[in-house]
Amino acid sequence: MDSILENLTVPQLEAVTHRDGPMIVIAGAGSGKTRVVTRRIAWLISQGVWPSQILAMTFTNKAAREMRERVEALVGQAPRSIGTFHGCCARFLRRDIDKLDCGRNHDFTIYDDEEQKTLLKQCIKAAGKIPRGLTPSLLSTAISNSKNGRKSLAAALQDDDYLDLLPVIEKIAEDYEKRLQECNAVDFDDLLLLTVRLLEEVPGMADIYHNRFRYLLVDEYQDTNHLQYQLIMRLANEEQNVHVTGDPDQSIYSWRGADYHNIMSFTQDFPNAKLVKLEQNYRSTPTILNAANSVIENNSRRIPKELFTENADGRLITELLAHTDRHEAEWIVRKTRRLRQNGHSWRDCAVFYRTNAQSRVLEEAFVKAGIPYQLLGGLRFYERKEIKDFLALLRIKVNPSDAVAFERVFANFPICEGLGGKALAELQNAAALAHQPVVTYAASEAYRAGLKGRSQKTERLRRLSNWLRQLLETPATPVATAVQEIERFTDFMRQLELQHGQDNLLERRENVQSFLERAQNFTNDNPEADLAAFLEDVALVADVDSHDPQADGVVLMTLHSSKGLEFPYVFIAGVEEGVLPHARATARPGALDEDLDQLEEERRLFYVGITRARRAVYLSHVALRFQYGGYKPSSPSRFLEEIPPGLVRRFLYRNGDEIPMR
DNA sequence: AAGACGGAGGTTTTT
DNA sequence: CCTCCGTCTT
Repeated sequence: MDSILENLTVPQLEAVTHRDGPMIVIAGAGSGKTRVVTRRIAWLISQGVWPSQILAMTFTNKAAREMRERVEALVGQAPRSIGTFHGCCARFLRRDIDKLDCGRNHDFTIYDDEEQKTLLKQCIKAAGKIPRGLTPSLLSTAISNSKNGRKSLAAALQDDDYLDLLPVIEKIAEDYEKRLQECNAVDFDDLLLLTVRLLEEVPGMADIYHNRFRYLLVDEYQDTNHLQYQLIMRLANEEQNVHVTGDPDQSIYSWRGADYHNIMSFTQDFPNAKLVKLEQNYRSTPTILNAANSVIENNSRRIPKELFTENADGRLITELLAHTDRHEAEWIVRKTRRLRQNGHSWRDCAVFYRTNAQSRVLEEAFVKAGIPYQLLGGLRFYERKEIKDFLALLRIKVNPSDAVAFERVFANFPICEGLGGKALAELQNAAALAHQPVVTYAASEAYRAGLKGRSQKTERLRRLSNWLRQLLETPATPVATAVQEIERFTDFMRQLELQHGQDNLLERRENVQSFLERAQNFTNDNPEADLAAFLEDVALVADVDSHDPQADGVVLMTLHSSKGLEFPYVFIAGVEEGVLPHARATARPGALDEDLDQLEEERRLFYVGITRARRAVYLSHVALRFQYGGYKPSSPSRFLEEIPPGLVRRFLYRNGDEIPMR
């Protein structure tokens, strides 16, 4: 109990010990937000609230894990319902989706973006002649906006260019929903949407959840979209113990539907809400904070907030102009080496950039200098082709209606060589006629009996059918055994070679090996769990956070990924017009309001980057940036002018020397 | 059914 | 400039 309330400032204490009724904590960067949330959960438990009555939702698995671990450390136990929005919703749906009329059952599969696009491509194809420009990604954005905003497709398609295509788009979207249902699958947005519908449409359901969860905590509230907002509103009971935490100045995901107005209007949604502002920063030097404050003040429509610190004064911010991006990278390399010589670790340095494309020059420079680095972002483990192929096997086993996974198997496994689109279509039609899931049908005795003759194609289909039968007959538990067994009988490792040749063979083998280990770890942690649970873990929970704080290396990542982290030394590369702010956020005459919103989001991104730094910030920009195959002139970002000149030392980098500029 | 060619586009991506 | 699609060819 003592430790729960130890070392807290007055506003922090106020937030931690707020018992009943709604509360919003506006927590500035580095103000100890996580500490407050975890202490509050611990405090509630210490006050006699049952852990099972607490539901805490975050955006990332990392945040959820951290929260759980810290609560456990404080009170020896933690609520089971600490998780991501999507993870919590998936759990609710596994339990209750059968009660909702939505065409799925509790064995549903979760489709990621790639699978969603695959399905959409099929819908586009089925729709026949489609005007050019109606791409899967445009459609997925429209469908996602429509679900996230709970509005019609017409309303979701802000882009007038495509409004005349509305009937076609609606038709495709309808087809997409139909196919999802046929596959017994949901997309990421559906996890939230169907949960909200569950609460709205199934009589008595809302009451059950209201009784179950008496305390609701939401992290990063500024990043919630309308659907998440509705979820929170439907989950809140008459006690209104809704506690949200966030920082509107760190809202950087509006392009994904996040609406920071949710946090701005919380006190209107809950007029008796308690408002706590955490403005004392424990992370950065006053120099860094002053710079950050000055920048963010240029945004309109803010909740006024001024971060302050009692930390000692620090170094001035370094601004550097280099000739090209190669020189910029070279300078960053030199700076990190110097810091290392002065007794810091490589991992004390982080380099942020606006776009992933910028990472390449930086990587090359670090490789050339022989300095270790960790690159974050890029392809995630479970998005690798060989892993997705293997996962497809597991998925058709768990959910034989999963047509997308089946098509993946069909297209990628050597056993299906010589069988193409036509054979697949025939199989699918026959399965539909037999009213059976395609995989069940293809693996059935009846199907094999119907295969007459000895033609090459028939032999291939027979072989495939037996192979599928074997897959379905493999015992599904324990998970690790099932996964190993499937790897063995499909000879997956060895087939890798035949499939894609020698390219990166070693890496691909390691990935599969690592996947088998993950399955083993999962089984050790959850001995009772079945394959379906493992697949859900893979789809939602098992993010490999590639940022390993143990490993020593300079950390490279986008500004977006840097949110929530901190480093002693922060470099931001490419602080230029067109890069930061990004060209897409500035250009375009007309539509002024939207442009302003986008520009302000870019500014928040810059703000997030600066406030990651504990001791020093280095901002660099170049005269010529290599882009689209040529050097293009680049000018300093307008954001640089927003930092008071007294806080900055400016240098020109030439021939390996820093030349002071006035 | 698999390889070759041409054109368009080229941010950020918690789940 | 390079990569990703979609289409066309064998």
